[in-house]
Amino acid sequence: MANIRHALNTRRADDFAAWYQEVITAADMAEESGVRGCMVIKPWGYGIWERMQRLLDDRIKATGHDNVYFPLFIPLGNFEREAAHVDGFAKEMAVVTHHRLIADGAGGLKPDPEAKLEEPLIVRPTSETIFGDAMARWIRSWRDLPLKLNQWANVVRWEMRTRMFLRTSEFLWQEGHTAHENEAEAREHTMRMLEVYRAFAEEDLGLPVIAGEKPEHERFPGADATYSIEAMMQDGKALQAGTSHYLGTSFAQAAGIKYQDREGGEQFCHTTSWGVSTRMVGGVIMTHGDDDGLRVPPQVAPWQVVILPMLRDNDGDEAVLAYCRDLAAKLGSQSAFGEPLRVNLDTRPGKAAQKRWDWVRKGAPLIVEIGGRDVENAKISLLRRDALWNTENGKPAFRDPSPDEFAASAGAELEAIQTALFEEARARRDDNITRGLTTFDELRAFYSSKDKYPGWVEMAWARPTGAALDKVVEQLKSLKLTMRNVPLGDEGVSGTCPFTGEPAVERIYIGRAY
RNA sequence: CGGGGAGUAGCGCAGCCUGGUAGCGCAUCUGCUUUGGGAGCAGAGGGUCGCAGGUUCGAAUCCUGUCUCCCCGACCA
Repeated sequence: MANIRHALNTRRADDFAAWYQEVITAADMAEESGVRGCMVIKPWGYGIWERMQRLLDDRIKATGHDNVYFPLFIPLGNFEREAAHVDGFAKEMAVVTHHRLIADGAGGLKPDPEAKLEEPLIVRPTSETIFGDAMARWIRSWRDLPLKLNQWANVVRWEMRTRMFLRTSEFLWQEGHTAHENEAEAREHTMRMLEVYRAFAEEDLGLPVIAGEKPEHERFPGADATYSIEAMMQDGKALQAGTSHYLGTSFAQAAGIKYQDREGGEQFCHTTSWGVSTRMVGGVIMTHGDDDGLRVPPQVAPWQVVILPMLRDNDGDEAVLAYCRDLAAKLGSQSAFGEPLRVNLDTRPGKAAQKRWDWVRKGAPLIVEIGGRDVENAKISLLRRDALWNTENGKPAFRDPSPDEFAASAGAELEAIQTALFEEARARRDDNITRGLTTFDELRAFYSSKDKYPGWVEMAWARPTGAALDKVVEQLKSLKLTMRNVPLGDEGVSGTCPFTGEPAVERIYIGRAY
């Protein structure tokens, strides 16, 4: 194993949190904004988010939803109606109280006391209540059901501790809201959207996830059941990457979402909601990033192939550029994942070697360098970002196919990279799930024996509720552990619950979490 | 929100204790050299030292307040 000179200063193994920060800076994805917990998402980071939006939006449309847009501001009175919901969110709310500024007498501005709002507006932390309000107006009879809506929006939650992409005060997301005739249909839809998220995470983002039900104490405020997809980051911590909620009739009762059934009777709708946010971008970084920066899964890479001409400021440059343009044109008629390849011919001035490392840090899947000798030999110099190094000599692992060979295989190679990233992450995830612990003492011993990257533990438990559950939560908290979820399709569990001593009824994943 | 640390050029940092004209490395720009791989030499540009007060003849430096970021904790669909 030769010494490799990596493109980042911080190694994942040395300081994972610092590494994460450095990737975001080095890949030029986002920066601090000066407002607590809010970030500026820069072109490369936003480009990845745009790809996520497109792919997920297609999946949401394909399951029969229409997009809508609801206001940023929610009247306080509207928000107050669902008690559990209020309990969950009241602590972290941005509130608008004035509508005008006046001079403060010291050269600055202040809210005009004369312009105080009669009823404060809250900035949406999520939109169940305002959707509920509209649904109550829009739904008359069973013929209006199911009503399946989605919106792409920003939301604000006044977080105490923020991290770029993972937990920001303002974030971007989609939130789906649906209304159904009965519990069975609504529950089925909740599960269907969870499956949409699983497929999106695994197929489009290469994030292996476990889909399952959150324990009672981790439910969305106001929900009857909350399901999540949980992804394991490279430091062994869990990231809740998406949630889907069956809301029962609680929001329907609060907002008056009723319909006339087939017999002419009046019924409350059963509603669902589900969301995925820019937190997913953080998940991609912490799953696929390496010591040279980000590695973007080809499905969501703004540019899948970057071509870097090696220019010499001499007469040969035009031939090199023409050769590059020709290659870009060839690639442009190829496709991957059923879409045309996204190819960037980077003709910005500057040394090719410098630009190469920029694109390595950004994580473009395929990087092509072309110099005079490539033109002469009818070759290209190809770097595959997910297999960057020749570990024997410690140098970048260049390959040299012909332009035609490359053009013909690029689509398939991108699809192979997508698979490789997923398989790498899945193998790591599977290696870091420990089974067979049967007591709390064993659990404690396991987590105290590993100070770094202990991963998750899968245990069989009795699904306690209420005070018994609270006690388990406290026990786990003493080890800095949380319950992630109860995987779907769980059957045939035997043994005794390590927490309650009662017969176990299902499996649950336990780990440290973001 | 509690405890700790930090904020000085695009990035990373020194200077602060002991107040006296703003520094270093990388990056950037110019020139020359080099030319199949993260180049060399020379020169140059770039900073209201987070912000606001205060002490002082004089503040990056001392004091007070405040904002933002990082770590730990509490909290967290």
